[in-house]
Amino acid sequence: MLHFSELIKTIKARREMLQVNQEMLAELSGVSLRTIKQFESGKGNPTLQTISKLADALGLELTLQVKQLYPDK
Amino acid sequence: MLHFSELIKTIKARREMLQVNQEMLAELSGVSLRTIKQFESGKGNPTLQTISKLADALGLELTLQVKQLYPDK
DNA sequence: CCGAAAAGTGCAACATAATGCTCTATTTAT
DNA sequence: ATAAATAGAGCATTATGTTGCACTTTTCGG
Repeated sequence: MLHFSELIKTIKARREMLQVNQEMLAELSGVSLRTIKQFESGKGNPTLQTISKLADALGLELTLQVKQLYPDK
Repeated sequence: MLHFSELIKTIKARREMLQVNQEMLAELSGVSLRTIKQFESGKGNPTLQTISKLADALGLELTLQVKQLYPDK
């Protein structure tokens, strides 16, 4: 329904770039391993808190920006 | 616990800038009025889906960016 | 100041996110 | 090819997000 895949990809890519496995990320972020597995495998609808914890642990920042109306596609 | 206030402020400011009240936003976004009230009054921990719906309706985009380590504060 | 509109709150029902445990599948290194 | 490491899934439980309804509070125009 939504473009969660974008966020998921970003999180996963970032985690892999940092050579952190799901288990480590679970410890670093305080989010359970089960939840991370679910999230990264594209299931579920994480809460803002969960996403924020993951983002923080990975040095990522969640932001809201005004969408460009006519991007030079 | 987290910096939700930032996102909330952004959503609320955007809504007001567009001169849309909570009721209209509820209709536009498909998120219930009750949930919007809760969210904007700083309570709750919305799901990604809820945030996305609100963001979409307000022409905002949720993004994850690599955090600057030493911003020229 | 007063009334109407908009925003916030308490309560309860329902849906579902978060979690742990166990097991399976896939990936990776030797 | 195989073993070890990493990732994904099923199931059940607990916690909590979403919602509607009714009511209170705040904001704003006249």
